[in-house]
Amino acid sequence: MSKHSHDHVHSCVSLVPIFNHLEKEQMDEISATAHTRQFKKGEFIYQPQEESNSLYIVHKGFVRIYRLTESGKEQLVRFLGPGDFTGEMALFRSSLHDSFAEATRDTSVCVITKDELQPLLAAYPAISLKILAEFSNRLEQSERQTTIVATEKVEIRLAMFLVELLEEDSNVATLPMSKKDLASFLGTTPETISRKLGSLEDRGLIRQISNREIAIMDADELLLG
Amino acid sequence: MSKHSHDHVHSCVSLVPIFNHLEKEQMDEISATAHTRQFKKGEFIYQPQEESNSLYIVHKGFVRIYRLTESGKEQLVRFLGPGDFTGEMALFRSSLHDSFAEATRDTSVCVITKDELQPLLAAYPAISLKILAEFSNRLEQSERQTTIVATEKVEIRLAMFLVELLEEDSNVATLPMSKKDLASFLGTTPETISRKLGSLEDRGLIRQISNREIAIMDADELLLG
DNA sequence: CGCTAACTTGATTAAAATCAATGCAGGTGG
DNA sequence: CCACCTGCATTGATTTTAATCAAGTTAGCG
Repeated sequence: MSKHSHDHVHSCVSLVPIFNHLEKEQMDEISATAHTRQFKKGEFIYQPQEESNSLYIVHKGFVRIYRLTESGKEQLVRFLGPGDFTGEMALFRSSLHDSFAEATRDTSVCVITKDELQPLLAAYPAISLKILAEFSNRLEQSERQTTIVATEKVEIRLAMFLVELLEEDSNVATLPMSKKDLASFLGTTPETISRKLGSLEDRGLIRQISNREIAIMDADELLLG
Repeated sequence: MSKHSHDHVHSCVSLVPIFNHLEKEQMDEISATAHTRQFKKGEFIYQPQEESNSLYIVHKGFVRIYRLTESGKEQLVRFLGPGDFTGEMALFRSSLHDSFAEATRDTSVCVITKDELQPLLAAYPAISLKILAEFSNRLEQSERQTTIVATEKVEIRLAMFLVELLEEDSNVATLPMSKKDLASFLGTTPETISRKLGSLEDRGLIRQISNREIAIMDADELLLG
């Protein structure tokens, strides 16, 4: 308790899955190196071409990660909430960012630079193992996302996304982002999202409660197409 | 030289990027734990639902990694040649495979089990860092692949794939897989691949030399669509 | 309260999947 | 070594899917 009162950085680091369950000594060492930065809605944590040398952990707020394709279209790659992190690519090989990280509302972020983290990784193998586990998850998820976009029709992609959003004991999915971003994430257009939701509602599979809330009436039927 | 003659396993491990540039002592320890397995064309290194507890490093031959979607279609996720590896997901969190790993010709593979590797990771942080770097690459590549599939038309996807295949000082791309698999990898059908290649050839941008070889006449124009 | 961006709806066009038929090549066994 | 067989590849016709273009409509925010 007394710790918390004079060290609010600690609370930031401790909510990150990567750093959970480490020994107290290690936690303190990490906390000492991490610092917090605030971003207002619309500000960028990083942009393409900037040098990439920090791990960013979302503490409060939301961050959307997107790229611009050659043809100028934007594609949402990931969407981060509290506890999620980004910038990890850069920690292990020097490179430039190739995407935008934009705060979608006022957001606070824990920052740990490459130079700060590397000694810790060398000293405490347990941290590396944690990060490896997290990477595995991310990689698997990314490959699954690729598969889905490559093989399923928009309606199925949308249905899968909605069902994944469901929380335990609830049939209401709350969209974490705008429908515009959702369209981009699913590799389609806002128009098509709008129409597909309409069609699903007509068939009684969902009900659109509000702009961001959708009740799932029949998850099984939904996933079958 | 004398090493090689009595320890062919060493040559297997040493060709993997992950394990390069480690100190001799560590290399020897890894080599001691790895063992080699042979697979004939069409045999599976692993299949979905099997427990996932080994790292597989391709030594000779080729392996295609693919999944079956709910709707029964197969999607090629990755294609491995010598030095590439798979199974890494499983090393850091227990789980079941969700994809097929099939040898596309007679193939030899180095195997290191989770139980064998974990102590090494704990003992030598440098190995974890290597693996982390490799994961970063893979993750970035996977996210880029998603972006491309989600935002670009088939013709552009195909063009990008071909151009990436080009070696230094050559304008001939050699396909590492069948066109059927290529179609699957790019999220389209063999028919469409066939037509797009025809169209690109008509426009003088490429020339189809043989089934597996394609000369790129104008890479810049190709990528513009 | 008004402005802007997000969203919706409709009409049209474009892209690619599907269906169907045939051609081709590489590997196998006689 | 040749002929066959099987899976791969091509080509054409058609249908399906979703993008694009064009107007509105709504909603949230200053």
